[in-house]
Amino acid sequence: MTRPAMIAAAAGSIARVVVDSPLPQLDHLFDYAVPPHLTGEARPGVRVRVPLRMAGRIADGYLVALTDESAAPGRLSALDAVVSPVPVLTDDVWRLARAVADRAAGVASDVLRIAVPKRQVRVERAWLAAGEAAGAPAEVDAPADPPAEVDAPIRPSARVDAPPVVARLLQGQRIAAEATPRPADLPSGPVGAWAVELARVAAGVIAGGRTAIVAVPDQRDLDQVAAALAAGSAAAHVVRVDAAQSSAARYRAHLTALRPGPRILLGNRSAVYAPAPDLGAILVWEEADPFHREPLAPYAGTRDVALLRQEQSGAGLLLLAHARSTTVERLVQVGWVAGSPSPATAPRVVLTPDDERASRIPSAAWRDVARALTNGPVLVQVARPGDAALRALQQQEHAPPSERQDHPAGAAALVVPPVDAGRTAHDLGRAFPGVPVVVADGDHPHPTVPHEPAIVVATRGAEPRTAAGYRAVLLLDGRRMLARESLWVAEDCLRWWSNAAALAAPDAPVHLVGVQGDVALALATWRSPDFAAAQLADRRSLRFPPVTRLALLTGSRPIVEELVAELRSAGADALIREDDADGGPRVVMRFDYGAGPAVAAVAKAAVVRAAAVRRPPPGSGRRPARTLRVRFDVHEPLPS
DNA sequence: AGCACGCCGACT
DNA sequence: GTCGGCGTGCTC
Repeated sequence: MTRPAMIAAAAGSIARVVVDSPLPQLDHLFDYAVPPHLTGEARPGVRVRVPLRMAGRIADGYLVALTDESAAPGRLSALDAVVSPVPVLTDDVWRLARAVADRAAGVASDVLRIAVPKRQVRVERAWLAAGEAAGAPAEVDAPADPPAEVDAPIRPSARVDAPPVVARLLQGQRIAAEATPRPADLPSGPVGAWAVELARVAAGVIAGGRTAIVAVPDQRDLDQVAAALAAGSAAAHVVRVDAAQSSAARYRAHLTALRPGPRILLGNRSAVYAPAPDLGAILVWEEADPFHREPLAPYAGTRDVALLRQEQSGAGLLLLAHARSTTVERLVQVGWVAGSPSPATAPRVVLTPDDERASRIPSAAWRDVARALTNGPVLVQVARPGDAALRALQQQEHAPPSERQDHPAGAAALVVPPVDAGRTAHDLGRAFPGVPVVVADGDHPHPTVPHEPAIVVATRGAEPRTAAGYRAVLLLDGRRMLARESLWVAEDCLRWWSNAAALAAPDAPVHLVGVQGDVALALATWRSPDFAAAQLADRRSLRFPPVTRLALLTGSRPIVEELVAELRSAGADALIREDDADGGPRVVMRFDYGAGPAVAAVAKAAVVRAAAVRRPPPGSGRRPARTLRVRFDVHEPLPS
């Protein structure tokens, strides 16, 4: 007796479910019959529980669609339960998760774990109750505002004030722009002008009746944008979706974002996954910042997710930064993203003259610091003390610099004696007795300092802001920062220096101490796009990222070798082949963007195969070694 | 993961 | 004959 190939059923009585499991062999949709008692609640987007009979268990998942037909062989099992009536997974976020996973040979439910916050039963109950109390119809997919949030009317005049970039974003354009590099003073305190620019664009997007997602790398940046938004007319429309808030607040924000907007969804990297029924634009600040990189599989960072979401949704995309990264420059050169003209104003950068290369602080810098301290604070940027000191020692001990320079990254491993923030502070303090010294680093955070004479010594990324800007800026450990061995050192340094320089008052001197060459010149001329273009030209001749993509393969040797051969047929080549610390193979495959989908598909098939074969070794009771691991777009291709 | 099915060696 | 080892494959 043959079974019917298709099982037809009453309209919409079959549920397609994505199962919440990291197993790659379960990474597809499963069909379930919707039992009569669940037909009311079983709607797309809701959390469900489903039986996996072979696995003998009940699994969690999301109902992503209702259909009439199933291609699944045999009889369908029935949904076990609808966990909650709230459709927390919207169709566009589901499609985004699928695309993000596919791009990196990953599992969609891994992406969903990042995209959808954990359910909070109390929060949900209160939110649903508030929706009913507000007199909204009992529609679960469009409940009314909870009373706590006041939706102020949007001033029509905001449309007139909106910068021209807003109109382009609302047409679905992708734009890379450099932020104005100076401080801006708000009633609540100083922020970067970039934050005000982002806030203005976001306000323009909601004035156009659409929702804006604003993703920034860290809490300090989040606070600045929040302050800039609070100072504007759009304050009542802001919803924070950052992961730093409590689970309850995070879930409440998610529920709020599910309703039609317009609103501004402000958060860190996970904000690019926020549901937005009327998404108008995604705004990303500093896409190259390491905090935009996702540490969880499949490791897709804000920029790449935003690019996928832009493409799927047709929303606008704004990539804003003080300095253009090589990755964004590539997008501009291939014509995918439009580059905006550079800002009219630039910091006044002073380079160290040749005859003073050896001195720790050149005489001109001393003079400027002394002058600046008569009427305001001076910023002194130093490298991260522990990190840099340790690196210098490791390089001395383990690898002769001559060998290190042979690495394809080409970064010369300079060994510079460690100088820590404490000593710098001490020395400067002695040179200017009576002037207070403030040390700002990860352990001693200072978001802002008063605009009074003071020497502010800060590790990169921890620089405080000050009203009206610093009277002078010293970038001290430039050579040490450049000595880091990384494919991205030059642009990282340019970014760190640019961000510090942007804290200076207009016309205040910014001394880049002891650094010569292209990077120094790029800062001095404030032409990061040109520098990025030059870097990109080098990468093109080497066929290195971001001109190509990389995938790292590790695991048992035969399985890795088999995949290497398959990936060669898909258009990839092996850039690095070596053994890792445990003696296992470590292969970095390289491929063009065009080959990406094929490479990812082949890799995913291999991961599924390997997962099915993974077995405990006979006899021994210990767990089996993982047989294949694939990681796409590894940031540092060289082993550490 | 977790569980059923299936295809070869020693057994009441 | 059939009990049960664990290698292989599937989970709607």
